[in-house]
Amino acid sequence: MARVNRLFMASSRKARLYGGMDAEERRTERRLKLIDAAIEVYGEVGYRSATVKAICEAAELTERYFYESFANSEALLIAAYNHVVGHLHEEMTAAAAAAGDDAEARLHAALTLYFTRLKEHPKPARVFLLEISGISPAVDAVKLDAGRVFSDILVPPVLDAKHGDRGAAATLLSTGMVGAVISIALRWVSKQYPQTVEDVVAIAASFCRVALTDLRLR
Amino acid sequence: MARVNRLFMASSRKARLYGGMDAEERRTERRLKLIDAAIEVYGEVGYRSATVKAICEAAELTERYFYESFANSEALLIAAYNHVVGHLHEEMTAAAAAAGDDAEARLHAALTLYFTRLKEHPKPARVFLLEISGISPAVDAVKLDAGRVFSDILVPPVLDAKHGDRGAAATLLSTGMVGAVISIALRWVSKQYPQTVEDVVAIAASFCRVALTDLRLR
DNA sequence: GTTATCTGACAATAAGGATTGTCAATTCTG
DNA sequence: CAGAATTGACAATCCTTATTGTCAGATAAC
Repeated sequence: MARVNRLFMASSRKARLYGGMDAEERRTERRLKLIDAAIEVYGEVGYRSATVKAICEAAELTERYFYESFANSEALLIAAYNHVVGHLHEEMTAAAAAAGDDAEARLHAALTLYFTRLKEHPKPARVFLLEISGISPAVDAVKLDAGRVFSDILVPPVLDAKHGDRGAAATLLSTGMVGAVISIALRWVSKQYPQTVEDVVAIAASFCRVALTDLRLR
Repeated sequence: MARVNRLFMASSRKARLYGGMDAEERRTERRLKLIDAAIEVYGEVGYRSATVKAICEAAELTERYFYESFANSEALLIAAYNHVVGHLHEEMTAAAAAAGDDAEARLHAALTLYFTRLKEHPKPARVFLLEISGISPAVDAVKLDAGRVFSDILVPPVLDAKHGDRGAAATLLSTGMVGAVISIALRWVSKQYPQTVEDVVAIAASFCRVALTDLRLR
């Protein structure tokens, strides 16, 4: 337990260095290596067949460090998912913001970024499009939340929470929109990108437009 | 091996009867019981935690009969999926046909049937909405095919295969449409049907309309 | 250089479930 | 009824992987 060390340290003294890194830095570095390795391995063989051992080998670490950072495989899946998706969502948000105020332009920008990244990184793509379904309630919850965020980026929630009564219907619209975009993405990826990013974005956008206009009319 | 018996039979002689049933009848009956039990158990605990033993108990059969009808758990999942979805698709097709020639009316009829059944049978719903993702390439293929059928029912393929060049884009439209409908269904089911069937159908229909009109414009 | 800490390799353990095999009881055929 | 086929219960085996534990060697601090 690293905690024991703390007892001997004044509040801000650093732990012993290894490889120039403090104990906590080393730990987070290992954690990151595990997440990267997990994405790699999931991309190769899928989450279900990805063993702890295989991931550790890919990360050039031993099992011990797996359990140092994660309680179990599922925790790593969630961490990997959040890692990839969190970053992607940040970028999408930024892209949307950079596109100005026009809803249509923002939508186009966010989707373009989404599909561009998807094409650039096929393996992470697999993690967050496919591997994440139906593993466990905890994982489903994570996915659900990511979907909500995704939706809010594409079509900022003007009415979502406000119109209590209509809120539920709005949720279904968002859900449908995200489902359409993700399904399109999944197919596009698994067929190895037969269309240009532009073309796919155009198709995805038409589904988003449904949600956009329907939400306004309500 | 039941085959050995055949050697002693003239071409059409029946096998020994048990419980009034011929060997093959008994076998198919057991197969069906296993499929029903599987749907039940998947609905309770999910495919991943559904053990062969539990399914056999639910079917009131022993493991031996599991392996008589299925090579492994995955085979049973596929059979259960096809069983449920095949039936559903038949009904949807019939409903669409009964609704006449108007595309909009047919769409409405098919969707109404879909969501109605979904509400009537929560457990099968779980099997074919959720459990089926990312198990294995074989299972994914089955799902993909079901999606195609589903799409063809909702929006009959006027242009799909014909316009070779545009075919790929049409596929993405269908994919998006089915993805939207299924995502909506999934959410609706998991929130325990907060809206009326009518309302959900209306929302789902608006996504289908995108595909419908876009496919015509191409 | 000595000592405490950290690391890597790997053994040991544990657990869960699939798949196969055995055998006695049951049900049919003649 | 006698004999063969069929069934049900359940044990035995086999595998796979997660998880924990051990230990010798490497690394940094003093």
